[in-house]
Order: sequence, then structure tokens, then C-alpha cells
Amino acid sequence: MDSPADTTPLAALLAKVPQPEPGRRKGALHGSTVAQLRNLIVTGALAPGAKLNERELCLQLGVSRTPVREAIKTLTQDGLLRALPNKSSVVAELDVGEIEALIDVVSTIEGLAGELAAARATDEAVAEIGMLHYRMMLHHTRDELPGYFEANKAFHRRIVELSGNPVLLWIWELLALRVDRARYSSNLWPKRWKMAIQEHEQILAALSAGDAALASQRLREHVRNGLSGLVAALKDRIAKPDGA
Amino acid sequence: MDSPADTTPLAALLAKVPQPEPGRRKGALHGSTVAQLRNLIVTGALAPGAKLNERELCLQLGVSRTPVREAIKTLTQDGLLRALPNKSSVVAELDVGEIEALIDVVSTIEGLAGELAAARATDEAVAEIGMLHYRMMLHHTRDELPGYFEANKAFHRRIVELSGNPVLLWIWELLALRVDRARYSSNLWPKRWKMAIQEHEQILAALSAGDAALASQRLREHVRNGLSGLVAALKDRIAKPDGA
DNA sequence: CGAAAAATTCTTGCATACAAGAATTTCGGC
DNA sequence: GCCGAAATTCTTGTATGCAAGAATTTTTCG
Repeated sequence: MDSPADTTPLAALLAKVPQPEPGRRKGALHGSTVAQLRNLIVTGALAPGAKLNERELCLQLGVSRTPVREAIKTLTQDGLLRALPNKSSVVAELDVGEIEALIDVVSTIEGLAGELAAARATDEAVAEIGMLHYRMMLHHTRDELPGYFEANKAFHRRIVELSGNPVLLWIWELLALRVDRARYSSNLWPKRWKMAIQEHEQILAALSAGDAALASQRLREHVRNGLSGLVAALKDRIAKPDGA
Repeated sequence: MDSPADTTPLAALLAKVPQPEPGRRKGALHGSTVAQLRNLIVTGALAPGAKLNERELCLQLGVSRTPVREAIKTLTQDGLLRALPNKSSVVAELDVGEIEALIDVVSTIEGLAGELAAARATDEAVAEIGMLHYRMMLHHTRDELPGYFEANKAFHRRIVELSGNPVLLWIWELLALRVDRARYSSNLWPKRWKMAIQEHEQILAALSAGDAALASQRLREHVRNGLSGLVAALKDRIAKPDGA
């Protein structure tokens, strides 16, 4: 009943998480605990439906229950966990219906970002976003899926930042968490990556031209296409769980 | 140094907050603490920039620091508070620029809600939303500003619910917190209430007809008009602080 | 042997104790 | 009398203790 190996697979996952040094500064525990736990959830290391035992998390993260509980509360608010009264929180299910709901919202939000960004796009900003696009292509040629995801996300994020609207960025960040989770869950190369690259270039062109309506429309469609493909991949994955 | 009257005006504000009975159920403190504190911030009872002393909040709310700290974390994530490392959290400033940023986001979000809701609008749902509209008018005739605000919010909320998109509702709730704060801050009857009523009726008509494009456009414009008026009122208020 | 009930164990929710950093006050020097 | 530095006080960040509710195991009865 005390053997560490079989109490739960969670132990193994957490064992390799780098722990903050004892000689740390005060006030850094909450943030780092949230980041570690969030990463485990978004990457799928903690599977949907998994129960979170606070005591166990404390042991593995090397912190007390206070920061762990705070992190759980934070991630619950972000929609990554579900809280049950007087019971263990569980990792939120990755509901395909919810991801379909995400499509409408994210595409609309990014469409707005594109509209606003086009009006503010300097040559420098467009060049910077273009660089992120090429970084994404580079990762693709190298077969580096995580780097590809990251650069793709940075491309979109930078456009939202360029919109100059802090509320929009805030909302986008919240939505991006869920999108990331879905992406990691599929863990496949998007089948439409070639088309995605074309769409990125067309978005860049619209931004560069300062054409708000066009940038908005192209971003909306690009996001919709991408997420629709993701949903299709997830449905496939559900149909045949072990990627044949 | 111990006289309760002058340590801070916060004490007076909190003194009248109904406290949960000692014979309560376990697990209700976090939620109620968040609700109480949020209400104080949204209504403006806690002014923007005010520092939150945890110990004092504990005394006044009759709970320990744990739920208070959790509530502070929650409201910080909602953007109502700002956290400073190793220092007291403060009530977020009510920045007019941020409210202007809200206009674009909220109008877009509600526009999407209208688009989706129109496709799902049954006669029953439209009637229900119409009822909320009439309730709002009733509060107007009675000069009941809080009731007016509440019914207006319920009208909009119900449309978002009707969209059937849970992600959209989630985002809308987050945005509505900030909108409410701005509304309470102005604490004026909207000058354009007569126009707002007309717009509501036109929105209802579009929903009833199932015209997604029209419902979307009308909601977008209605929200934009309303929030623009709000911003104008706030700018006025800043120019001449004591409403002459 | 199976099932239901009681007792035990475990887990969360809240309160509190302790430590590190910030703010304030006081004391010394000029 | 004023400025600066040291000491004190105060406040937040983290850990732990205690109680209520849930889960599990054991025991007892049919």
C-alpha cells in the first residue's frame, strides 16, 4: 500500500518535473506551480478525467498544499479542471462539442484581431510576424512538431498583440489554452499544413496592405479551417484510439 | 490606533455585508467570499486603486485568510484586481482606454451570439427575451436604476445563452464583469435609453425572423452604441467629478 | 457466500502558525 | 530642525493543523 511505483502513474509523470530550488525567492511558488500543473494538463500528461490528489501533488512538486490548492483554483477558472464539492478536482474532459464551440469563438476573435491589426500594421510588425511564419516552416522541414506548434501559436499571438487591444489579447490567451490542449491531444501534424502556409502568407499580405476587411476574413477562415481539421482528427482518434 | 471608525472607510462598507451563518455547510466560503468581494468592486464600493488588506478583510467578512486570499486570486484573474509581488493587491483602475477596448470585443462577441441565436430562436425563447425587455422598461418607468441594469443585462445574457455556445457564454461572463463595473461607475441613466429600447425591439424582430446576419449586425451596433455612450459619460464624469 | 451497515481511513475545506520582505517609526548625527 | 539609517511593526507568502464529509474496508447478519 506504500510502494511508490504503483499507487498511480501520476508519480512517474511528476518525478521528472524540475522543482524550484530551496534557495528561492519568496512569491514564486504560485506562478511556477500553476505553470507546471497547466503544462501537464495541456500536454495531456494528465489525462482528461484524471483525479487530482492534493497530497500527492504536494509530495511530487515539493511544495505544501497552499500553492497546490491555489493552482487548482486558477486552472479551474481557466476551464482546464472541474471542481466537485468536497471531492477531488478532475481534469476537464476534452469534449469535441466544446471544441466545435471554440471554432466559432476563436475564429471571430482572431478575425477581429486581424481587422484591428491591419490598421496598425507597420512594415516592421509585418516583418516580425513573417519571421514567425518562416520559423514555423523551418520547424516543419525538421519534423519538429512542438516547435511547429509553438511558432504557429506565436504567429497568431503576435497578430493579436498587434491589434493593440489588451482585452482582446486577454480573451485570446484564455481561448488559446483550450486550443493548445486540443492540439496536443491530437498530437498529429495538421494534414493541411501546406494550405496553412499559403493562408499565412495571404494573411501577411492583407496585413501588409492594411486591408482590414480582407485580413479579418482571411484570419477567420484560416482559424476555422485549422480547427475544423483538428476536430476531424480528434474524431478519428476517438474512432480508432491507437493511431494505426 | 485601534479605533474602528477611522482606520479605513472599508470597515464601514463591509460592516453591513451579510455574513454567512456559523451553521453553514462546508465548501461554501470560497464562493460567497468571491461574490461579496466582487460585488464591492463592481459596484464601486471599493474604489479603483484601493489597497486590500487581507487581515482587515478577514475581520470584516468573518472568515480566515484562506478564503480571502482565494477570492483575491480569483478576482485578480478576472481582471478586477491587480496583484503586486509581496504587496497588497489593489482594485484595478477603471481605465477609459480599456473600456474603449472592451467596445470592440463585446460588440463582436454579442454579434456572434446574435448570429448563432437567430438560428436557434424558437417562439418561446424570443418571448422569454421579450419579457426581459419589458421588465427593463418597467424598471425604467419606476426610476429603478439597479433593476434597469439588471434586466438589461439579463436580456443580453439570455441571447448569449440562446446561442447554445458554452465557450461564448463563458467569455461573455468575463467581459460582462468589466462592463458592469463601468456602468456602476457612471451610475447614470443612459441618455439613449429610448433608442436602446427601439434597438432591443429590432433585435427581437431579427431573432424572431431567424435572420442571423441582421441579428448579428443589430446587436453589434446596439452594444457599440451603448458602450460608446458609457465611455462618453465616464469622460464627462472625469472632467467634472461631482455630477453638477 | 452475498449484501448491507458500521467503523476506519482518507481527502478536502478552513483556520492558523511561521518566515521573508515591505513599510513605518524612531533614534542618532549633523 | 532635518535627514538618514537602524530597528520595529506590519503584511504578504508558505506550511501545517484540525474538522467535516467522502471513500473504503471490515464486520455482521441473512
